[in-house]
Amino acid sequence: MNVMPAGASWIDRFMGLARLEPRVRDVLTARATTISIREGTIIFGPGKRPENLLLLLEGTVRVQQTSDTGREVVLYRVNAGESCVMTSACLLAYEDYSAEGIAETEVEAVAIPRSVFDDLISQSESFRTFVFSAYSRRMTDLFHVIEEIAFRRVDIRLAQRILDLAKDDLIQATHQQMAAELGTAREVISRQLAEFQRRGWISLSRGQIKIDARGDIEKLARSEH
Amino acid sequence: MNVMPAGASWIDRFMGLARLEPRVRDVLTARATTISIREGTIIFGPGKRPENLLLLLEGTVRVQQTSDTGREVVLYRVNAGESCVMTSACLLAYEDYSAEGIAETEVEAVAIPRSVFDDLISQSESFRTFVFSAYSRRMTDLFHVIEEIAFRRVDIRLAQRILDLAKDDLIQATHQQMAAELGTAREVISRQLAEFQRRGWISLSRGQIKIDARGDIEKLARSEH
DNA sequence: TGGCTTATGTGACTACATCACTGTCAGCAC
DNA sequence: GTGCTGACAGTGATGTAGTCACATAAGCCA
Repeated sequence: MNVMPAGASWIDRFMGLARLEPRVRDVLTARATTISIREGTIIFGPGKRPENLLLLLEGTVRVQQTSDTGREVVLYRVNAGESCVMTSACLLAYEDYSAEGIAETEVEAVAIPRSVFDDLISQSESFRTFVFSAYSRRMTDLFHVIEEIAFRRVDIRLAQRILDLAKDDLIQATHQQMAAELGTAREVISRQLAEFQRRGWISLSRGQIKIDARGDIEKLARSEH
Repeated sequence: MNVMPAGASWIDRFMGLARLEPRVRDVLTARATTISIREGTIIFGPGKRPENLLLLLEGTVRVQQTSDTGREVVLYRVNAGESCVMTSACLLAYEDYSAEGIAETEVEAVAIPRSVFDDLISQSESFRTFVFSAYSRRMTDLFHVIEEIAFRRVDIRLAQRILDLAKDDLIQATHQQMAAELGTAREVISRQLAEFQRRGWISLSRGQIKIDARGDIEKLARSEH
């Protein structure tokens, strides 16, 4: 999985870096290091500042908000081929965030130290575009989250999330975790899932959800109101 | 209001630019222009890309999201002394946004063209910090919006918003507009406001809300649950 | 003054959140 | 195996918020 063809570089896995100036490309290759992060590691969060900008090669980072009352919402996920803008925000702007980023799986990432990041930003127009695009992308994600939470019914959102999370028609998650995905309460999820099961769309068992009728779930997920 | 003491510059109105290198400061002074924007002007939005990064000197810009079903939520406001990061995002990352920015009042702003912005970003560390801090700030604002919408009761949020919007204990806004502030429905606001009035906290009349008992509203706004 | 538009009020109903439980399952100690 | 324990899931009752379909009312201006 970490074996690459001769001459290739991890840089090619990032669309936004494809047009990087050759000189800058060399700097990046030389001064950035690849790191592994164990599943469950908190990458950033209240009081936990990262030392590097991370570009994900493998795995996913879940970014979530925990309210003071203990309830949670998943804000977005950073996937392989994307950069974790919150780490750059942490690096550059000395504010603290209520949100936290957690390695949802084992993560392989390129770590770019602050000094290198600074050099790249100042020297490379295409690197700047890469970074700002990543910010824009996340802002847009957050706009969507707000719209969904404010205006969309939970059965529709749950159907969408089930489809997103299903690997091979199976989701390993408790009702509590699914509730955190949508920012709602566990009981609400339990009742909705029970209804989906009653309709024959899914099968429930302790800690997992199996999809039986993907088509029907997709139909609900696509429905308007 | 636009008269400045000799030797002073608009730059001094931006905390984040206070430590700007003198050379960069001169570039900015020379190449940026001050513009006026009429109240109600759409500064950016779906299909409306700005040509400049804006730094607000006077007035406020309201950034809001309109869903396809026609409902609205106010995401945040950009005030005097702040930069409108969405304009920089629009400049640099060619994506389009569902959110739009509207001049809520007459606005005075410094307009920085894309080319100048690019030069500043590459040449000045403190300008970079300024820009990235602005992004961070807005991300944090959005996190708060999500938390409030997902977990906070509307009576509490309404009380908070009334206090925020009140100039001189008076708000000029329809119930529909207040509903858009919180991303809820007009009827909900009507009923909540009627209840506040019944308690003697406010007086309602067509298109306006007058605060009669600020202390009581503050008490509700501060309450937990 | 009447007619128009926009703003607000209201009842009935559905959806979602909260509370306070009960029941159930898996792993572990013994 | 039996029984404990903690995490997970089911459920009814009740409160809060959103939706729908209207009825009123308030300002504008011809």
